[in-house]
Amino acid sequence: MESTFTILAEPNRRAMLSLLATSERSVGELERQLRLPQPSVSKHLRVLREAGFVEARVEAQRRVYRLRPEPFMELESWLVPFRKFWEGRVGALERHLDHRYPEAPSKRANRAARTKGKKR
Amino acid sequence: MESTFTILAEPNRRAMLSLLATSERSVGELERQLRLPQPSVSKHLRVLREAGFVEARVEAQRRVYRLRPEPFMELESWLVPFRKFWEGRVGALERHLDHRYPEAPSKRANRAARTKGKKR
DNA sequence: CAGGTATATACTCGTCTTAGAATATAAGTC
DNA sequence: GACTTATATTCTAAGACGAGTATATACCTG
Repeated sequence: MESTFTILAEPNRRAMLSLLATSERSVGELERQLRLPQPSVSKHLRVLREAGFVEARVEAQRRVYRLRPEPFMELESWLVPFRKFWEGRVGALERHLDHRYPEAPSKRANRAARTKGKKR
Repeated sequence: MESTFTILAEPNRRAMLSLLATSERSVGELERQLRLPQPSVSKHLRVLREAGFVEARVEAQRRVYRLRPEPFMELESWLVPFRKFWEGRVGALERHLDHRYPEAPSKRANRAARTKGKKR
């Protein structure tokens, strides 16, 4: 049993989930929209299916995949204990993204000196 | 630049974050509470630091680490488009447990898929 | 049943990642 | 300055994972 985060670590899987968030889709639709080889799509879907992220409905030769809510709820639960750290800090995300995506990751905490006199 | 989810895919890193959600901690404290070798702790902290999950305060020879909110907000944002799938689905988990979803009808492909650590 | 479509699986290979051990850097103490 | 504590870095080997290719299975149509 792999963790929710392990599953989501794969970019193509996240892309598939995002597509499925819009509407359910067959394997072939995912294949075309993501421009991935079909075996890759099937393999990623298998991982997602076994982790409970998606389920498939059989329709003739097609398998139509749709999201299932449970892993997302699990993710949401995991996030709860951390929520207090950003509540009341609106705008922090934008600043963060500005720091991360353009240019080099500057060190925004350069106060190496100023060791507090904590004698012991 | 690694994705938020890649960072969180590592169980020890999640454990460290959970500990830090309680309060800030030095490397040595994390080392002892997680029972990990010190180089592992430092390396995971480096990953977390470079991804913006934590920042360190220098205190004598110690580095005291604490959480930063931005990556968590990013995670929260990612989750938003999926939220509609579980909102209004009170009891989705319970219904899921009662009522089995039909699986893909491959009757012979059902043999111990996903056993870890075989082959090779 | 033949042929086509749709999806799944098997296998190999290259890459990425982690643990582990050894070592390096830095700061505090005597 | 020598020693100790605290943390970081380097190197290597092993294992996990995804892409790619080939093939298998399932269903539909004529």
